[in-house]
Amino acid sequence: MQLSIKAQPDLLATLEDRGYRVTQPRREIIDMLGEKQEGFSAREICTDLPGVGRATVYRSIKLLLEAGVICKLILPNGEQKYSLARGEHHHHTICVMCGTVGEFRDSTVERALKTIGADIPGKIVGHRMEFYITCQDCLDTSKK
Amino acid sequence: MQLSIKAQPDLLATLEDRGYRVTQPRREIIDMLGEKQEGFSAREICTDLPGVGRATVYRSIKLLLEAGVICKLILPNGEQKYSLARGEHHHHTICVMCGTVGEFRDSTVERALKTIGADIPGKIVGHRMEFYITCQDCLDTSKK
DNA sequence: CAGTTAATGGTACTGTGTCTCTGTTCCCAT
DNA sequence: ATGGGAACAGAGACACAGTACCATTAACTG
Repeated sequence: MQLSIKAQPDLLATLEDRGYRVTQPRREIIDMLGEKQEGFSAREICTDLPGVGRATVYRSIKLLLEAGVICKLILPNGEQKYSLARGEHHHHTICVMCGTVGEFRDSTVERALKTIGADIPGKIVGHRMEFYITCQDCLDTSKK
Repeated sequence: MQLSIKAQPDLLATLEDRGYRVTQPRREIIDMLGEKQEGFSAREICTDLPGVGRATVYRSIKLLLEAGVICKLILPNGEQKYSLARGEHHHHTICVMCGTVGEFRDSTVERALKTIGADIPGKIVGHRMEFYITCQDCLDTSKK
């Protein structure tokens, strides 16, 4: 089992900073996230942590979302997943075959978004952009 | 009640072209869509057309989605809505206050998307982009 | 170490979307 | 026209995600 040693202390610290308690279930959930950096769903966590109540999982996810340490992303079928957000703004690529989530930043996008924003009437409060791809691994596999 | 006379015949024709039957419930649903161009949810249609079974509504939506005459869009809270797609590729703006859906096309976006695509490993099969805004109307109202 | 208070987890509930099944409608060939 | 087969409708059961509630537990505070 691969442990990501870095993420958890930060996340826990973020919670503390916001006045939340560091509890056993929250520690477990955050540990879990460290291992599943590439995108996870609420249900997955529930099944992987049978000791933690479903309500708690959802509460924690909402908490982490509000704290901005994870971000929500949406699959073509409407399913919702989450991925760790490392502070800076980024977008996601989602492989439609294996579900792997990647992320990218691109100044071209941001510039384009800014340009578009100028043309849109009203005030932009956010945006969402996701690329659905077939990842290199899946392409390779299907070729064989 | 404002009727949009144009959309329906096209949609019905599209269904026929695809070998589907034009039935009474489908006609009702498509009529409904003509009136609600700016975005509608499955639930809305169910309540507005109590005579039509829920299953039928969902089936029809799926049908129209596959036919490409409507497109799905996702609100910040994960709620799913749909809007008429007039053939060409476009993106949406969604007002987070009143829920009104707008659409836009911008060559800058498309160019940027192409550029980004080149940098992404794997094959791009689709993308999703939505702008969350506060529309001019809502801005005006809240200023008063 | 005890008091308080947030947090937990189990259950029940809600809402959305799907599945199934039976009966109906439509279309086409005869 | 009419009869057969396929597509479709509607109702209800079902599956599932997410939320609300509430009694119990565990984490910080002094």
